[in-house]
Amino acid sequence: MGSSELLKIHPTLFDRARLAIMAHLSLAKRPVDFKSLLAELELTRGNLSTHMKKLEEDGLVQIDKTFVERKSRTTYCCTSKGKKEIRNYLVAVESALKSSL
Amino acid sequence: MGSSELLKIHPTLFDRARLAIMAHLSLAKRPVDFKSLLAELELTRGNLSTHMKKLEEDGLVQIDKTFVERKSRTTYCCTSKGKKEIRNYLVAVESALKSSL
DNA sequence: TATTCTAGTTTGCATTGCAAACCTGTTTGT
DNA sequence: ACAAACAGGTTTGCAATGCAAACTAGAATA
Repeated sequence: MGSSELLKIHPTLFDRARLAIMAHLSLAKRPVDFKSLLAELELTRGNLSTHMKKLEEDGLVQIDKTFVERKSRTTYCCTSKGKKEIRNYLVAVESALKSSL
Repeated sequence: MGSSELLKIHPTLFDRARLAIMAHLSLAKRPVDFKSLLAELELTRGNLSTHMKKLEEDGLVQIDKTFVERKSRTTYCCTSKGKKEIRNYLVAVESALKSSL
């Protein structure tokens, strides 16, 4: 009980932008590309890029780069670790805050 | 739907320690003192002090300083704004993540 | 009265987040 | 064909944040 669950939350998820990114990716049925993410979240390209890099380094997303019609196309998927950490985030926050209704 | 709710979360709550502090205070029926908070959360005194200062600046907690048996005693309460922001946090996170089970 | 203890606060540095500048290649205009 | 604009990101530089260690002030202890 209490706030000790909060300690188990992955530190990288304690950021509004990254949590929003992960929420998006964990919902998506298919890989999401840079442009779509940019459209949904209110971020600059630079920030989106660095957040994705960090999420990849932590193993929460997978980045794939291909070329489509001669243009580079980068897509992102939530890894199973990412899904696990997002579930854990929700559980931890509910457990810590739910009773304080 | 989606991550736009996350934008409404108070920025100061995007920190593990401060969220834990607020979870604690929003549950408490009476003012909580420095020492108790320190015991429950795993923080140094310095960090607890600065976090409390920031939470006060944002109007999320109220700090009261008195003397009890000649010793200084600082207690903290969650303000109504603080309770509101905590409720909002929970609602926003659930709304953004719940469907991704 | 010197030392230690309690209860915090302030400081200094290392890390983070952001926006702006940059890079690589492609399309458009002339 | 060449220059200018565009697409898709990445890197950089600076300002803000978080942390632990150092500090302060008063109270208890020896």
